[in-house]
Amino acid sequence: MSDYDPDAVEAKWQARWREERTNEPDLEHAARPFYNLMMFPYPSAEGLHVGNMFAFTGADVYGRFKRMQGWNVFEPMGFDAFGIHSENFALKIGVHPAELIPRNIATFTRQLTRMGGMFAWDHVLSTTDPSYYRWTQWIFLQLFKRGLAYRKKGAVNWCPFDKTVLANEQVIAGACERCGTPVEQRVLEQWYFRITDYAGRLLDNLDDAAKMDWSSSTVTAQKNWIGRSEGAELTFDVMPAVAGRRITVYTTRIDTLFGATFIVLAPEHPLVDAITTPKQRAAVDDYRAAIAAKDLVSRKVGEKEKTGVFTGAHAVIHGTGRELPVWIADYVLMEYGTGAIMGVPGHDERDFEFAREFDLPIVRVIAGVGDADDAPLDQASISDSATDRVVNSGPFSGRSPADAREAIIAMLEGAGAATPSQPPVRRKTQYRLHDWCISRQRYWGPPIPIIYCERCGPVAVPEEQLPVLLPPLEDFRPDDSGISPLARNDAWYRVPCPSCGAPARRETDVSDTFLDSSWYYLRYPSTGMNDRAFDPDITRRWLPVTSYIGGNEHAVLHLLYSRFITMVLHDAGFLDFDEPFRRFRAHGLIIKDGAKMSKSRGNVVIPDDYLARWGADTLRTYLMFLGPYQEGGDFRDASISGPRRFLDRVWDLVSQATDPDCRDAEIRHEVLVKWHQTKQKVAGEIEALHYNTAIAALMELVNALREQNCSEHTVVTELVQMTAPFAPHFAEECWERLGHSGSIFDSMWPAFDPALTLTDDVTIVVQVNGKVRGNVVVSRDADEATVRSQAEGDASVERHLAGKTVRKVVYVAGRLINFVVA
RNA sequence: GCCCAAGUGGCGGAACGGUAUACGCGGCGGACUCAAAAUCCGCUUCCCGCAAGGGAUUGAGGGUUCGAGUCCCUCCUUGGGCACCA
Repeated sequence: MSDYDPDAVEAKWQARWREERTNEPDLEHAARPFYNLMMFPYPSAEGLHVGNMFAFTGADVYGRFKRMQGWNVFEPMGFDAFGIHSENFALKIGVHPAELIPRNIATFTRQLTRMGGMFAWDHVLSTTDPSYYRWTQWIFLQLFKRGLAYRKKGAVNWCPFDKTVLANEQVIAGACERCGTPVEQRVLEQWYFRITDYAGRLLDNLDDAAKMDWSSSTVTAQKNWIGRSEGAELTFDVMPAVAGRRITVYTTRIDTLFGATFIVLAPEHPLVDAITTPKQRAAVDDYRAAIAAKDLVSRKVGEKEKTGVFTGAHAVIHGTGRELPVWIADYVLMEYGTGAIMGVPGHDERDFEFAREFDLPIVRVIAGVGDADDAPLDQASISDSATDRVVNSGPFSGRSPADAREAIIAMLEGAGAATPSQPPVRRKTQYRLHDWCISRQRYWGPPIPIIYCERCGPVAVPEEQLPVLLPPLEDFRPDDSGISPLARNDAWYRVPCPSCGAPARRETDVSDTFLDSSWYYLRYPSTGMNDRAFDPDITRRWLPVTSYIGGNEHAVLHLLYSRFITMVLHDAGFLDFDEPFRRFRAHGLIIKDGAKMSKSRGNVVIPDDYLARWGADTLRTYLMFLGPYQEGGDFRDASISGPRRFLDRVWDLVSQATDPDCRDAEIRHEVLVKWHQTKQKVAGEIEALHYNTAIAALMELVNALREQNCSEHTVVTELVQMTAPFAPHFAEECWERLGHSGSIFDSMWPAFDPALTLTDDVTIVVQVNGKVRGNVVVSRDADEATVRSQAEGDASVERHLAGKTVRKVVYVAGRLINFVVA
């Protein structure tokens, strides 16, 4: 009987898996493909920490389990190695990223292998490899061809520390997501992807159960991010009249139209110049100058005190007489809706504050159940329920807000007949989502494959000339100019126009890292393919991804962009599905000392010491045991001894099962039932990603076997099989010691017999008035009368029933009997 | 402010509306040992009690139910996300 030696066992099986290519499915002929994807890492210089390992192990457990259920599991791994993370770190330590990244990838590869992941290394990829980013550039061109990539000059988020443009998604509370520096506003020409064209579809597919089975928290996050609102655009004439100029506002509450007492335009609104009266000109110009000088931080998250200025103009709905003063104020955003609103101070908090600030009238037009029609408002009432009624609104008074919305739209559509070219009202669905800015004025990314020609404008680099290689550049440091470092390399960017041959220049911006990661799952199965991004046959067989597991921090960024890119490629005829991830589950986070494990908090735990001391299998089992996988849990090193003891005990059971002298072939009935119950429970729990309770069930089985002194060969074999997803090397070794050949991962997951999961006797809880007063053991098929008479015989129950009248008896077969007494 | 999670022993955490505290850690006691570690056995929610037994208990307060950690309402706390989106 040898002791369990994790180092020897893990080294042996890792070598064997490599030699026998155990983890490489036959992608071309697989009969039951199962694409088990996990979010690929950014290969940081620090290496893998236990938070990453927790995430990967959980996904790996699931893949190994599915494989033992007979699926051909493809579990690839790769590296998201372009981007600001890598570049900034390279700058910090003074090593070129082209040198640093391969080093980091080597470290990650070693750690991921050491962890015992079932990775198909034949298909490893890095987004920095020209054979990969060639196709990232190709995807850009597909969007460009279809008018979905466009250039726009506009205010963008500029991080003065990282010296680059940030996507809206990378700005958190007005500061750079990465470095926390307050973000400034800059006007630059940028490439955008028209993701807003897909907003409705990105939203609607979320509810399509045939396409998507996702964690509900992730679905909610995406819905909120896309932010659909149903409303109407309403057009006003301007007084004094300016030829052909009208103001269009967007509102979701047109039922409050009669409560509108002013109009507000965003300060940047194009109409402001035209409508401002001479008298107000100076005040308006001053205000606009002041707003333009403000950075985005103070505008977006600064104090929400209302400021603004009157333009001197008035607005009036065509055909009605009421005139509303037109103001400009920075609380109205140019990016959303029409950049103009109708101010309804009685029923909108922001308009209320504005009206208070500038002494504008506040009118109540919605009243709740107990409210008088003209009850004064000391704050905006934003109520919108069927029990509310519209008041002070002429012919619409008395209706519910929802009714009034319909009626007012109908009335205005009628009025629109007076100006058929432009009716004053139009129903409009509005999204919060913005187009995706993909330009980055940085070095470490794929160059955007566009050439600017004086005569032809922006021209696509011909596909056969891809990739546009990122040129070697000694000084890749970004500067304050807003121009990419690539512009320093004349020889690289001066090229002839592909269309007319005239001298032209390359685009010198690179694309966003999120573009790299938006399609990597399409590339994995086709990494060997050089003339296309992905092989159509292999893709048809393996995609959409069967199971995707990753962090919820990517709920709205990576996952939304990936869905968008997939839709575009579908519409372009390259894919026959438009949702990439059939099932998505978010894993939880590892907490250490009460906080999320992260570099910035300095509580990162590196797995190397634990691997050296306990081995990968024990660390894996511990990580999966410390809490529900989808919620995460606390990492405390003291607790790791529990899972190790568990493996040691299984090891001993294997020793006993193979020792002819102490082999006990008898399986007592209690053991038999526990064994089958465990098989049923463990499979169900792993499927639900409840790994902690699956392991607990295995521990219970081990305890039962030890108590009953049972080490029967079949039972121990199946125990080992169920342990395999968590402790793969350990299980392979036990499998071999038990006399089985081949990899345990080519064996079938143990089946259970439902009849044997039931005990002959059941314990019935006896309650009196809902309080537990005792229990009785009866045979499983005992009838109510038998249970009742036995229950009444229980001494404690008898005492509580004495002198009382039984009013009612609730009997739940196999569970409990409750006497309701008075 | 809005949206989403979650509040259970000393700790990590279990519980189809049906015996709350499974499993594990830690602790206490015992066996083995010259001793220690490892291992094995037993106890371990709290309070009263020698015991038998009784009472309390899932963030707080209400409600539904024969029965609520679980469902409903109000509130508090923590974590995460969004934040002037009309």
